[in-house]
Amino acid sequence: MSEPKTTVRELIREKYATLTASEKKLANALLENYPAAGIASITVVAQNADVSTPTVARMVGKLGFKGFPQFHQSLLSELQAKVQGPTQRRANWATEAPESHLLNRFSQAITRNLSQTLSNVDHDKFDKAAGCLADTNGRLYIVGGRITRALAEYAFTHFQAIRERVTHMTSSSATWPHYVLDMVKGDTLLMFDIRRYETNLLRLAELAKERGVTVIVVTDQWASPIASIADYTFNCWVEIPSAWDSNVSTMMLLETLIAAVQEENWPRAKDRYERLDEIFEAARLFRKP
Amino acid sequence: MSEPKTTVRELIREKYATLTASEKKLANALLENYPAAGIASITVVAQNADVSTPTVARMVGKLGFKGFPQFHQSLLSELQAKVQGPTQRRANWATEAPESHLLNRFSQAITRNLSQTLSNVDHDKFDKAAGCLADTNGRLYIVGGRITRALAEYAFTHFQAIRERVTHMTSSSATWPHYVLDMVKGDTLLMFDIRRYETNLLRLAELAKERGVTVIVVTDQWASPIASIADYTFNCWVEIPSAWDSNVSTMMLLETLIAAVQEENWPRAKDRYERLDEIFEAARLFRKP
DNA sequence: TGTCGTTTGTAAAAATCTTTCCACACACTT
DNA sequence: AAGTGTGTGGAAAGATTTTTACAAACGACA
Repeated sequence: MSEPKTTVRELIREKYATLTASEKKLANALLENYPAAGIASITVVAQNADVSTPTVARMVGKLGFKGFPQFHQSLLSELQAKVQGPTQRRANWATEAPESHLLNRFSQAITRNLSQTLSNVDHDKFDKAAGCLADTNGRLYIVGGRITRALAEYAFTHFQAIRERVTHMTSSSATWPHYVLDMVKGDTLLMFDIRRYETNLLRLAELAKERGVTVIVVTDQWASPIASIADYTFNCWVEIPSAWDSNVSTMMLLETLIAAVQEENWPRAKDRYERLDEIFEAARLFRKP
Repeated sequence: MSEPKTTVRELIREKYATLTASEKKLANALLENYPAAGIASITVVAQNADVSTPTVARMVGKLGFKGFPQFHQSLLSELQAKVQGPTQRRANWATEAPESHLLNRFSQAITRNLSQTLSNVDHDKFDKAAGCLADTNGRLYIVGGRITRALAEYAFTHFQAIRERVTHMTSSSATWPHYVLDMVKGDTLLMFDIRRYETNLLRLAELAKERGVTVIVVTDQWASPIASIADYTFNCWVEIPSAWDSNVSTMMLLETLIAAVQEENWPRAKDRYERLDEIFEAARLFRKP
């Protein structure tokens, strides 16, 4: 089909900036459950998005439709086109972009990586590792390599929010001895080491291990040498059509670990979150409005 | 759903014998163009089948529906089920862990987020934004918020590897004026702003915009206020069963952007990668084995 | 050919959905 | 602290859709 073919979805995105607060709410509800959320009477659509009928009518107007029925009809045709369309669009992933577009090639690779990563996690070890990360009797050290420094930082930001006694070992290895000096049995060291494995990190792991520290390493599918001495190893699939490696799956694993720790420490973590929010709020008030 | 799972089509076939002449005419029209012919107002359906409205109403009653709206709804659900059909179900990449295990709950949420994010990227805008990020005539500034600082850093590490003239604006907003001072038209500002949106970032965006800088913002599904002044906005779905937001989809989008820029700048980017590797290799040799 | 039962469509009534109007609420300015 | 403007939802008015009522048309059978 060579039509200009603007879908309602595109229309919403296009005008999104010009929408008001509750219109955005509606837009999100629509996009979230598209197009189902839009195919109903205006009253129902409004209710499901938790806005008033006029808001729906107004937004539909803004999108360029003459009235709700027209909008409704438009969604309906889209739905129908989809059904009759040439061999159902591939999965959910396909955006409206052509098959060969980078977005699609990428999403495919990433999907594969996530799937591989997940099916290679031993959930028993996962739980145990989460237990170590949650244990506040010991100190938690976090360290990453050149590229994974960002992940280490992300981990630090979150772990700091949900538990005490967390240390981010900066990536400058010159400072590491200071930290190692204080490591004792019962502490945990969370390491990120993705290929182009770094010798420094291996040395660090060895030193930590000598002191009875529990070592958890998040690495790639080929496994960093650290894996052979670590207590817990997690392999993340990282290949993408590119010169470098993807860290999406690593990020997912990390977030899941954080969530697990949060759950384990719940009442305390919650308390910390709330206090943290309060402090940020207070800090914000220092600034002039 | 309490439906006995019969499609309207089957229902029609089943009762076909008991239908009167003009009802059969209607039934045929319906089956001929199913389900489209049924999805419209009763008047239109009647007209298309060349029968009267009451005939439609009567037949719908015979099929066991309480009224035309119910019949209409039923067809709609069928249509929708067809669209989402096999797609949704297959996304079950469970590990061996039980359904309810955090790993699985998480993977499901994240899958959803990725899918939503992808289907809401406008690939045209994506390409254009990538173009800006690749343009080395202007300088590229990168900045993140409290949580997204890690992403900004990740972005910086990679962009620095594939192009010149990249600046990471540290998250301490006190230093921002220095950077803003040097911003000129043609520069690009890549911002990350996930909810708990930060006023600082908005101000920064405004200042940058005043200077003619192209602003690209990566935000969440609810859209940071920056979105309304930014040149390019990308919405990432971030909700997970947790007290905080996931950045997996954000990471994916970021990586895809990086890959796009890399592709655009290919020969040069490749060269930089190689030289960078050499330098790292050389640095490694300084250390004793 | 007339009567009866059934089927069918017209048209009016009822129900529902959509739009419009207006007042209130909130934020931002003076 | 009052004023202005925008955004929002309640509720009535307007439009459309659905249902119902009823009478004309048709065909079967006596």
